[in-house]
Amino acid sequence: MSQQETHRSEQTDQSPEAAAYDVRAVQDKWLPVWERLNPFQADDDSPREKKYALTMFPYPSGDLHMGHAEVTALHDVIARYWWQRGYEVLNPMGWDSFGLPAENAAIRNDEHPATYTYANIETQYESFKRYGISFDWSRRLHTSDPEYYRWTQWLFLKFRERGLAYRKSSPVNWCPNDQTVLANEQVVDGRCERCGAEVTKRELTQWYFKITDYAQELLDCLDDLEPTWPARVVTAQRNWIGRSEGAHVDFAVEGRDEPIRVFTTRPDTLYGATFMVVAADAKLAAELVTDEQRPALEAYLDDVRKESDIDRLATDRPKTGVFLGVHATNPVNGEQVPVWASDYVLADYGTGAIMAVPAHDQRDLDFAKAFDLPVRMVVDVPGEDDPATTYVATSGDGTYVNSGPLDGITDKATGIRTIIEQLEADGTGTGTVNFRLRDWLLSRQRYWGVPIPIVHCDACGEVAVPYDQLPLELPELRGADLKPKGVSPLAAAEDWVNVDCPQCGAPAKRDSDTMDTFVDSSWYFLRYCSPGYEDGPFDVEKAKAWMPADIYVGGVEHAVLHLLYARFFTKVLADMGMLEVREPFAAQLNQGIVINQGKKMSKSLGNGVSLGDQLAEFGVDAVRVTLVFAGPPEDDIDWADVSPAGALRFLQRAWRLSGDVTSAAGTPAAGGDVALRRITARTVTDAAELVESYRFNVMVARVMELVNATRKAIDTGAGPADPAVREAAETVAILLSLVAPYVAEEMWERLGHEPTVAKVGWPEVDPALLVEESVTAIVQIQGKVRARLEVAPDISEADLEQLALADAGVVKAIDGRPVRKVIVKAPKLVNIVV
RNA sequence: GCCCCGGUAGCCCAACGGCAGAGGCGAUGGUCUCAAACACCAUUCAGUGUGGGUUCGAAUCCCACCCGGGGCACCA
Repeated sequence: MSQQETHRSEQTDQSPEAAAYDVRAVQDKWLPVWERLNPFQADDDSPREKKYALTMFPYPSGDLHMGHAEVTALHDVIARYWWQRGYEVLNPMGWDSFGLPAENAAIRNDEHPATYTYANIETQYESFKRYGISFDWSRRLHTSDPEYYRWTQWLFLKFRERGLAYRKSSPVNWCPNDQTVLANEQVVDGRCERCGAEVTKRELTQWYFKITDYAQELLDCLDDLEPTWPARVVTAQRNWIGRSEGAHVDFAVEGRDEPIRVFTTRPDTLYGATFMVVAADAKLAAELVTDEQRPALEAYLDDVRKESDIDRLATDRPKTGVFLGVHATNPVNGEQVPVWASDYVLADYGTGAIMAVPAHDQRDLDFAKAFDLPVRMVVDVPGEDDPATTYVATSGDGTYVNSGPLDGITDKATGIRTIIEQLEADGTGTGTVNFRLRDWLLSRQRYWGVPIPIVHCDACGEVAVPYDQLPLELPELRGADLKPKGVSPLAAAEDWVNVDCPQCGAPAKRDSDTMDTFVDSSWYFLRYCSPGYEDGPFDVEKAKAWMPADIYVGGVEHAVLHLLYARFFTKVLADMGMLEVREPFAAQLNQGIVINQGKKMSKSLGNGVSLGDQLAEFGVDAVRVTLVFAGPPEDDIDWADVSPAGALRFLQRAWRLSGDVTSAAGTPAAGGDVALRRITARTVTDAAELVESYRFNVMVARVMELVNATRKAIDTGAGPADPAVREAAETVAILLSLVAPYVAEEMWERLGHEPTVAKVGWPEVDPALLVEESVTAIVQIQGKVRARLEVAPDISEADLEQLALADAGVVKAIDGRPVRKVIVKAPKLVNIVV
């Protein structure tokens, strides 16, 4: 902040002229009043229609920042609009309060993670209140409270009973820095989503949610969400789920009972399969390899393991691999094809093995070229040369050749259908669908999370902690005890981890992992419906009344994380009979981020903008107006492009109106200046439409217009006593209550009313005021404007055409040329073609 | 490589296929002031990334390309 600006605002505050708007005094004045009135507490039993406004709950790291300010300011426009429109609005807030930052802070400061967590929650809570968001604080929750995570554990056990939570040994993503495993969704470009460290693989036995059981439904329902969800989220989820249709095909191996099963999307090219490739790191490779070739495979695996995931992601690396020494039988033509192992085939997608058709898959062709394997074209694509000579694989439609019964078929769909029928008849394959989505790995080797309520008993195996013993609370650990060691810190808490088996009473051990914090956030929006409920995670009747959330405002970074998991939980709970809806969020709005000088704010760049400083200098309302007015909600806001000082000026202009009105409160507006009344009516009507289509920036612009028009009416028009001026000023206060609650409340009081303006209701509009007395019709010749006519709004097309053709300027512009065509769109336009 | 989203005055952004400008920022001039700040008034500026097409008429619809942002990517 420049010295000058700081100086200026101080002067404004201390100005002896009482006419100046004192930002701080107004905030201090209304906050306790609102606290007392508590206008935003949602009533479950209200007869009014219900709306559920949801925004992504924050993680309690430090105080609120610009990002929180933006998302909640945008969100609050909708919530407050709904209240004004007469809905009963549920607008809750809570904290996603388990997680690594608190744990890392605890290690640093030798304290308990709860200390950091709950201190920050209090700070953020106070900041939110001052920021004037219309949250219903009576529903506040924290996912780290035992009363909350008791139900997270309950849900885990219920999911397990349904076969949707299970343990398996598998290669998993491991973050060497945070010393914990990660879900697929938390690995971004081979790096840990949280800390950026390169992710490695480990073979571990871990807990998974069987989200893949819902892959098809998660995909199908996206069609219904498409109209009301951001396109990028829908696309991201579709890509992530990654459905492909194809076939499983079995290749028999001599001397082995089990055939090698492959997944392919192109079973129609089966006659061109000249070799097979198994993922080098899959168990299958080790099983298949001959003793002779085993040293070669192991040497290759050593090389592969040296490569990080980052290296593996490079698409242009040369193909490598090793022959396993065995052959398999192509089921359609009986050919013996060699089986290779390579790292370009992924162990955990499909079956971990592929049939290689080098002529029609570029990756297979590159491999064939590297190892001098045969290439056989089976689809003759018109206009493309034989891949065996060009080394460019073809994948389009063409005529099948060298393909037995397929020969002569000319389209892919028929080819695929025909070959699948044959495979199914022979018992060597089946049509199938494959998904890219993997099961959700939920175990974490860290302390500050929900303990997994399972006891491992030598005799009984996995035993669930009985429901009546929930919550299974965390042991008290702090400081150095929490240091990551590669196993959960809970494992070292001897008193906690050693228990008697709940089933047989023998000594046993608790599961020492905690749950991914995304489990906590997969159902918090349900808990808000009945936050104190003690007989289950939520009251089924209350959830029925409020769900689904009508709007969910939050960041797009959760496109395939939280938003996918929450959808999965909702579907499972629906199947459990606890929810009527199968989708949690009816509509969604993703806000952009606040940047500065073209770059993300960061400590290293030194371009951070402190929310606290901005609020201190310009006040809550001006900051909120700045964020809402900056542009469309989805766009990023560059703080260097916006002007909180300008927003404050606007608010002061608006506020001044309320002091200028001289008519008494309650004066009927009828009979007031019609021109101003029309502007007011039009603004109210448009504002509703603009809010409903999330064009909040335009809505603010329209309020600015109304303020300008009212100013003009007071100074040079109808005058301060005109009832239309009062109507306009009151409308400004109501519209501003969506964005600038303090100024709006202050205006409302100065206009002679009781608080709170936030719930006075949306202004009624006399439809007669929306009908224009006359409109300007434009007359174009060859699409160029040549004349303007003032006409009645209900003028007929014939009359308008006649009027236009008779206009002196038009006659002159036509200049005697013959009129070939006249397009009339009454009452606004006439286009004459000559 | 494939798929989304966007490109409009000096800047941020508006504009049912119909007058390119709603609003703001900035700049300039004026009123007020001893002067300045604040406030108020006024003025200022683009033909919509490029090239085609559809249309009576295109910022808007279609095609290609360029630029910026994002998603997916050795997924068989």
